[in-house]
Amino acid sequence: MVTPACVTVNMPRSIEVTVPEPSQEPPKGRAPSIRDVARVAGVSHQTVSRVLNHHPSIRPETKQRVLDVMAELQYTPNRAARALVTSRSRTLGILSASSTHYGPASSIAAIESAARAAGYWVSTANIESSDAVSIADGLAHLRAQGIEGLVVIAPQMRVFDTLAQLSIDVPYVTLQSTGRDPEHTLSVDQIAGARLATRHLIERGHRSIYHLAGPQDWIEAEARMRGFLDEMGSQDVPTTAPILGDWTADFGFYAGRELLTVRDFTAIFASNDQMALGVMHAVRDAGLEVPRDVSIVGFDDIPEAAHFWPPLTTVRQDFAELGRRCVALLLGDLDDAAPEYRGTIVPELIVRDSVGAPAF
Amino acid sequence: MVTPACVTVNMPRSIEVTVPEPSQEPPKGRAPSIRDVARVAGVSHQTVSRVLNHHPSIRPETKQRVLDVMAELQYTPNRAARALVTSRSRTLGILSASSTHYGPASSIAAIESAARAAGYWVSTANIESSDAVSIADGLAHLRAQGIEGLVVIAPQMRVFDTLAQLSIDVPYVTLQSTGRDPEHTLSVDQIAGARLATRHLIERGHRSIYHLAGPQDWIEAEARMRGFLDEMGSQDVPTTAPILGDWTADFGFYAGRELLTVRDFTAIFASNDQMALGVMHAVRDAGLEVPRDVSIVGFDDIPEAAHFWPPLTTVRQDFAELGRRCVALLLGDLDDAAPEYRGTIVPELIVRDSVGAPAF
DNA sequence: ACGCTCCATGTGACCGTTCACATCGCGAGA
DNA sequence: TCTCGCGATGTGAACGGTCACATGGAGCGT
Repeated sequence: MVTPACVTVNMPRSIEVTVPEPSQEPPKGRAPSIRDVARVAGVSHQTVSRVLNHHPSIRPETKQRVLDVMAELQYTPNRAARALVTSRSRTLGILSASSTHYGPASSIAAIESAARAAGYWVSTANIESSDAVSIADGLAHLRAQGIEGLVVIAPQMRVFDTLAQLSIDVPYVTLQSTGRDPEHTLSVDQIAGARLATRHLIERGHRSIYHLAGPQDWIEAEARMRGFLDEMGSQDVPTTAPILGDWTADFGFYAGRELLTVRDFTAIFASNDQMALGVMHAVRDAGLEVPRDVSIVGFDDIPEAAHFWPPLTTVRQDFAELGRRCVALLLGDLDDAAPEYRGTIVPELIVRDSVGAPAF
Repeated sequence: MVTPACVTVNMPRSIEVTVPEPSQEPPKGRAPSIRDVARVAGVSHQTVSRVLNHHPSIRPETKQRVLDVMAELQYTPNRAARALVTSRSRTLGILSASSTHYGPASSIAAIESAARAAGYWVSTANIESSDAVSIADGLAHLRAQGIEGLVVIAPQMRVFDTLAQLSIDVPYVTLQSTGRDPEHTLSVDQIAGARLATRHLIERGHRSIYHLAGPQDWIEAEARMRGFLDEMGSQDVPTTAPILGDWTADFGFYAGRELLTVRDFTAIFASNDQMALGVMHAVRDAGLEVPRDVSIVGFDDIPEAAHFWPPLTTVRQDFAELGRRCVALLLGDLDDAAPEYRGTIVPELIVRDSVGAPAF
């Protein structure tokens, strides 16, 4: 009989590692330190430190001996001690809103992975709302941690402004900024993506296209809206005012339902896949069909989008790549790295089945 | 003209805080320390430390003076120094697989939030695959951080076993364990949830029900499968072997397509919403309809599920609550806290439109 | 053969906290 | 009045690393 799945807590038997006490000099209750290793290896603590830091001038033989003792004693460097003296925490902070969404979550995972590969730790702080207090709180939390770099995945204007006021004293990256500092800019061209989506609709013959945008405050939302308007303008298609949403499928649904009471459009470009999903739901609820009656394009290409009904035409963003470049930028690897890293991440249009010719 | 949305890096003008130098004794280049505060406030460093730690026997007047100086100097305690001497990092580690999924991401966010409220930091390590090496790597990374508690959101048997071998020396919680340690167990009854879903299908008249399970190794998958089999058995419905999937919508799609070539069933219970989505896609691709021809139930209730076509009947899990209880357990708050915390989190059946009467 | 440089290593101080213990009044019980 | 206890504060030593500097040979040009 299998017991129910559950959460289990295991308490350690004791805080100190119960080393099998292999040879001499058991560490006196505490975890072994650099000096314990030194004593056993018959060298000075400094030599051990040098081994730890890959100092060039250490005899291979000595190095090996120290390494062996380290293994034997199960020595682990004390990060706090190191951080104290070097005043470097080797920790990156992530300030993130909506970390449960696919995009941010993907970027976070990529950031963590890249940071770890570079020997850095990652500490997160989620902000529930984007008011100044939440932001300041989250930031203070990370700051108290002594972070060396900050990634802000809460791409709202307000956050950006608050950040500026708070006079951050560490290098930081915001995923989607207003581009105020072109010198340190690595473009992720949301505008191009939105134009791609819009052009696709126009090319298929649509002339009455609504844009379901993200929240007013969000930089991504603004950029996608901009791309939409730009493309519509350059193709001389009359535009209607975008509808400001909140990224959720729920909103897409209600907005779609509202829109359909008038039905003066043939296509909708939603600023993310969730809202697109909601719209499609509303369309079907109204007894209509996608793409026969209404064409729809999303943004992000979440993994589920390929299985929506119909499979959603959308714009793919490489969130993971974004995360990786973030870290690269923060750690300054870019200064002498391949220049293409500084180039633009170009979103890609993924054509599926949610766009057709206009019904009228 | 709005510039393109982009990633911006801001470099601090200088590492040290450029304090406006309000009164006396500018900190000599470094960030102000406890002794700087002490000097300006005219007390000993120890008194400052006591203020920091809310020691009871400090004269209110003295305390206030110290507090004022702290504010004036923009003093921030040095976490590394504190961690060094107390050998407490006040950091919780999260070892997580599939952190881009809705469930884990929600739990992580809740954990972070609860931890922060308790004055703890959270550090994450994602493991890409669940092989022993990845796990050991991730764990070593967190361990090197000096974490005081560990949450494992990679509920695979293998991870659990590897963990056991690695002889963790900190308290840890695994979200979904095998329940080997009933003493410290807080049930999240996946089995009950799966039974709920299965019973719902049976009550609607279904007798040929397939179960699209998660990966073999996953504890959640196992529990849900167990619940499915238990319920089927207790209702005397003949069972077929569950199909082992990988949680993705893609898998659901292909499995569904495969299954439909025979079509000896009227309902499918998928172990998560993504797979359910994939199955629904396959059903429609075969020219059939949900729930007219095939009924489907999912698991998790991701926010999008309400807008699938048709809206998905599923089992809701309170991921956030799970995260909160995790932290509560880890921090030991539970020992004297309200007992209902130790109770079971009961999943809830959310009935929507993906289940109907069987077609034959 | 002498001094110079460089390699391999050792010595002691220091990073910013907390901890253990000492000190100094002051009010209360004898 | 004396001492005991405790409240409020100070003193110096850890904690476990790294840094700056010192030391003692080996190699080498002159």
